[in-house]
Amino acid sequence: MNFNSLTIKDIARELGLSISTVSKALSDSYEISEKTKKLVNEYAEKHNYSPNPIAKSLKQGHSKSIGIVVSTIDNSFFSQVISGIESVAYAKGYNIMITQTHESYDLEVRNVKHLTYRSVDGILISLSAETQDIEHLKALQRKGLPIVFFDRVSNDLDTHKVIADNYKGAYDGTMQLINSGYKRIAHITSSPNLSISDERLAGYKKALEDSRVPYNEKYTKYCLHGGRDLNEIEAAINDLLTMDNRPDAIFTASDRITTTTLSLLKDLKVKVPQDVALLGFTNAHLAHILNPPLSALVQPGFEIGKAAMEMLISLIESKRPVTEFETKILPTELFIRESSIRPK
Amino acid sequence: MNFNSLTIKDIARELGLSISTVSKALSDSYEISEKTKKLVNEYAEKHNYSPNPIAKSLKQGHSKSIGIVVSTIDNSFFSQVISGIESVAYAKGYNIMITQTHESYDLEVRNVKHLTYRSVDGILISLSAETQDIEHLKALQRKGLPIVFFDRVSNDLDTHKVIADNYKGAYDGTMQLINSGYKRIAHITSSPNLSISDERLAGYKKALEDSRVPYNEKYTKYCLHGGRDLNEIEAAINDLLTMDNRPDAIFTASDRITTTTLSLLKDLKVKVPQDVALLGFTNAHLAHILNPPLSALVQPGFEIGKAAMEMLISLIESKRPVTEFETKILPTELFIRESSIRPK
DNA sequence: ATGAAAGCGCTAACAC
DNA sequence: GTGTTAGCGCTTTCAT
Repeated sequence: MNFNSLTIKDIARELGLSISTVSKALSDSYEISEKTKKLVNEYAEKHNYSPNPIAKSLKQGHSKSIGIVVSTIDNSFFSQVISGIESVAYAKGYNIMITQTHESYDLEVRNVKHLTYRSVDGILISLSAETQDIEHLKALQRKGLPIVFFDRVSNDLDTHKVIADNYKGAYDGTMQLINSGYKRIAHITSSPNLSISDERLAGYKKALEDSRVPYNEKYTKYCLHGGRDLNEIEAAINDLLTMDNRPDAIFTASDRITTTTLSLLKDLKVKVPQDVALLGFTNAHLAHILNPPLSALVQPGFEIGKAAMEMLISLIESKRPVTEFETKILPTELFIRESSIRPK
Repeated sequence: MNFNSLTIKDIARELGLSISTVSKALSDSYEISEKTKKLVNEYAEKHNYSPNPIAKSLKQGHSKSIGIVVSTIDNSFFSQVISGIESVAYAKGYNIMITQTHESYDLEVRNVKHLTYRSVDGILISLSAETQDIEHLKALQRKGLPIVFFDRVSNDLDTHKVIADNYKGAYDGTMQLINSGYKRIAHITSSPNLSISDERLAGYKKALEDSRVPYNEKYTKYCLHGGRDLNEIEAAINDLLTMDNRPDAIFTASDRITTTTLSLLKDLKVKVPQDVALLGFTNAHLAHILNPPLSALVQPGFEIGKAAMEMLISLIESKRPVTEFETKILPTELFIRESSIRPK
């Protein structure tokens, strides 16, 4: 498995030096003469030596690599977050490893475990839809593992967090529908376990309240699998479309739910926005060329990733245990397009 | 960094046993009495012991984890491939680590290196658009690292490969345009470094040839950054649209290029398919709800991932060095939609 | 300025 | 059936 078969030991033997001298020469220690350093480094260079970081981290206790846990990478929002993370990670000399939970609690536990096993220095995580208990993370934090939450966070763990302004985003989106003349606004959202679901629901409710539109509980539909399960969304839409006083607009609270809803409405020959308007959270870069162009609440994915990684590094590199934590809230952006504009 | 602070040594001390007895008990060795095993395992259980796999792999020489290198995860095709990989990896007890190159050769080298450093047992890779030299992979293979190529492969390395039937896909797609009545079919593709570009270009040419449509070199445009650079695509489209004998259809050869082309044509108020038809490779799950619905050549991403992982495992678990390699070619699927159908 | 030796957590050959 | 010991590749006291 060591695919860089040349070890420090080999070099020592070849050069007639001791292992420790070679090690020190390689790390440019002041104890070693320039001559020896040169000798060693040239030999290493020539024979393409590279240290085995596994052995190194076993000894040193850090690996300059961090782990990312997201529900799925097949989602522009998370891709953008990851790009943001990479941008600061690479600049600071960290490598990253990405894993997905597919909204499964078990996979989340497994991936977190695996990452710590592979000795990451810290973890950046957005919780899975299934996750309710985060003891697996708490235990790690207690042992000193730096963890930063982004997007889907938990109140049960005190640490740095970065989220979009989901409350205000949902408020703005709902307001746009109301201002456009819609009154019976349904809300399709992910699992109630998720912090983002709460925040978005609250923003939606507040917009209704501020507009004196009564909140109708029947208009809120949960998709426990965060949009991964087509049937759930289909059922939600069917419910909404067949109820008395059927909604004239839908406000969707997650990326996949938003685009899938449009797709399903199309299958059902329900015209958007003539029959039902649609506006929702999505970072899909195709939103503007969909039919109809889709009104979208866009989260600053790249910035969220950047901020989260910066916070993680500050935790990792902090000399003393950090006890003061911060929650960073970044603004969303609303793009108003045809799908939520009431036809004259 | 060891966030599972309890070590085998601690257990040994607590239980008044030797380190090796504990180690053996934990791995259920026949040498150890049931009584001791029970004692040790119960203690381990109770105190939440989990072995440090870093130390383990340092010793054992394998880690039951593999690395994936793709150009970008923000692409349904790669997401699907990764899901396919995961499906077999998890079933076989392997963990995976995902990295992206963003089409950069340097990042590719860096990521491959990092993965081997983190001691993966094998690598699954789709080359970056920039990559021309694959010495970094050859050296690793020589040292015994199992590598399987998928999607973007190289002839310079003899190993297992899994690709879509790009030649036939491109042939079918081009034929569809021709059968639909288009004659001046342009081709926008990625970097000529990429195997997929070659294969798709060849299929395109063959379809023209079989239909007695002369091949016009000016109709083929390369985007060196594989669609990541908007300006490149924009320039290509501008060139095509302003030339004498301007094309009446465009056949695009990569996911991002396909959707971006549609988006740019829309910006330019060029009607699809009235002014220019469009058909291309893409696994975007929104293709059918775009405006117009997009004709798409879809690759079997999940199956490609599955096959690649199976091949990688066979390499990893092979008792003797493997010298006979296989290239698996999986069929693409063509979805004919409005964007490539000539209006009456 | 250089080297010997211990140790990171674990496994495995080899005693006892 | 259990323990001793060496060693994976590297860093780091502590000698010399």
